Amino acid sequence: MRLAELSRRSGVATATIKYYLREGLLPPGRQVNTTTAEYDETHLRRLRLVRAMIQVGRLPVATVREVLGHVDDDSLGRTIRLGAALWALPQVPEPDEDDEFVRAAHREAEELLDRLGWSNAKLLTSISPAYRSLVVAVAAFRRLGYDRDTELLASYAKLMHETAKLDLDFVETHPSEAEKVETAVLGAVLTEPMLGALRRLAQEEESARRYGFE
Amino acid sequence: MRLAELSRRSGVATATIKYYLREGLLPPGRQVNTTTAEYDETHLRRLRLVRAMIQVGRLPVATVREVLGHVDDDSLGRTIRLGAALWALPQVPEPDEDDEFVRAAHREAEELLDRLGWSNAKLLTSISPAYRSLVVAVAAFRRLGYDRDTELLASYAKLMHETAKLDLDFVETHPSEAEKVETAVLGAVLTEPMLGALRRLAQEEESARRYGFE
DNA sequence: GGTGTTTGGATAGTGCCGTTATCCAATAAG
DNA sequence: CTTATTGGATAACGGCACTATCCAAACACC
Repeated sequence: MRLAELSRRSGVATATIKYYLREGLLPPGRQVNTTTAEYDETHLRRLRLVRAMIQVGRLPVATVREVLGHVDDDSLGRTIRLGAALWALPQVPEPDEDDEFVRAAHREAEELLDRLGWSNAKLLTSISPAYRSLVVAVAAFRRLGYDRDTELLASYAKLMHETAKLDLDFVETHPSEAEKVETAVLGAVLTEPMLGALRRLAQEEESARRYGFE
Repeated sequence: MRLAELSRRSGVATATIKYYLREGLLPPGRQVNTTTAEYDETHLRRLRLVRAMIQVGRLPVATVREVLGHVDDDSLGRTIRLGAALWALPQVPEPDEDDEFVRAAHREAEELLDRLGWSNAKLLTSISPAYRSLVVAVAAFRRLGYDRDTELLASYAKLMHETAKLDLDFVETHPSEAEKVETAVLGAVLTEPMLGALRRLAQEEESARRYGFE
């Protein structure tokens, strides 16, 4: 399959595919001669993956490149590769450690992990981007005056733990060993907006049940 | 309080505050004379809210303006205002209704709502942006070959229903009637990244429990 | 075997967006 | 009086995701 067909089958403009090739999101096709390259089904699949990450997962192109770089890195073990790929994701602005709300959020987050018994996660607080994101979000809440709901935070955390179990089950039940890392990354990237959509639908449903349509 | 102090107290550059004023994200201060305007605590709070929505919630400026416009609209009842504000949020690209995966995702989503008994949400499928987002996400998954997990989808949905109940409880227990809409919007915008962070922490925890650090 | 089309590669341009910088005359502060 | 700061208007900036334009080489068709 050549560029034009790849474009037609994926619905992505040829100019955009060239851009992705340049940016290293898509591996080059098999070079037949100076002006011809041959693509196959793996290119099509990868292209769909890239598009899903960008359009549905809202990842910047540079992040997609980084994530896929880890996924493709055969020199590392699967677990490490997956960890590296997931840690490339979040992209919350660095918290200002001098800010009083940020420091309070740190204390609150650590307390939360203790209380939940997430001892493994606790070991990662100094380096995990997920932990940093949590601190930034909690600090933003506190800065706006919402400070009487540590209970609520723990409830949310427990629900997310259930979600995480489903995430890992999904990866486990998936057959192909080679695709496991990709599946895990995809799960992390694509289910986020999916969960967001389900949550808002649930809010609409629950709100209608409680208050009617008014 | 004048511009410089507002800037100092919020940590936002004066040029940026001027930009927000121009864009209508921040109401103008009380005009003392041609070259002086006086701001108060409500401006500071609103500014923090705007910053949180943009930096933590990753909302585009135009969306923030739209959302706040609904929040401030006194001509509507609270429920309507909240609904309008929340519907201004999502911003997933329109699904291509001719695409076979999109049509399949529609069927699957409707089936899911039936099965969950979300009869109220079902009434909104043609208009709710949350429903559209769900369809786009499911279609992306199916397009990549993951098609044996309707069970999983239902499990996620149930967890999100629990989350939604917490969301609504939080708004209910909050005192000030005037702030209820704002609280609800804030919850929708800021808890999304917070839940994402908690979920990834939970994944790290659960993964370490199951497989160790390897 | 000539002719019009398509190829990949390189480079430049486009449009949007959040922010920042520059000027300005009027006014406040010391 | 002097100096700094104010709000307002406008322009400039830097990043990002594409998109368009050129090109010569190679194919596809009759």
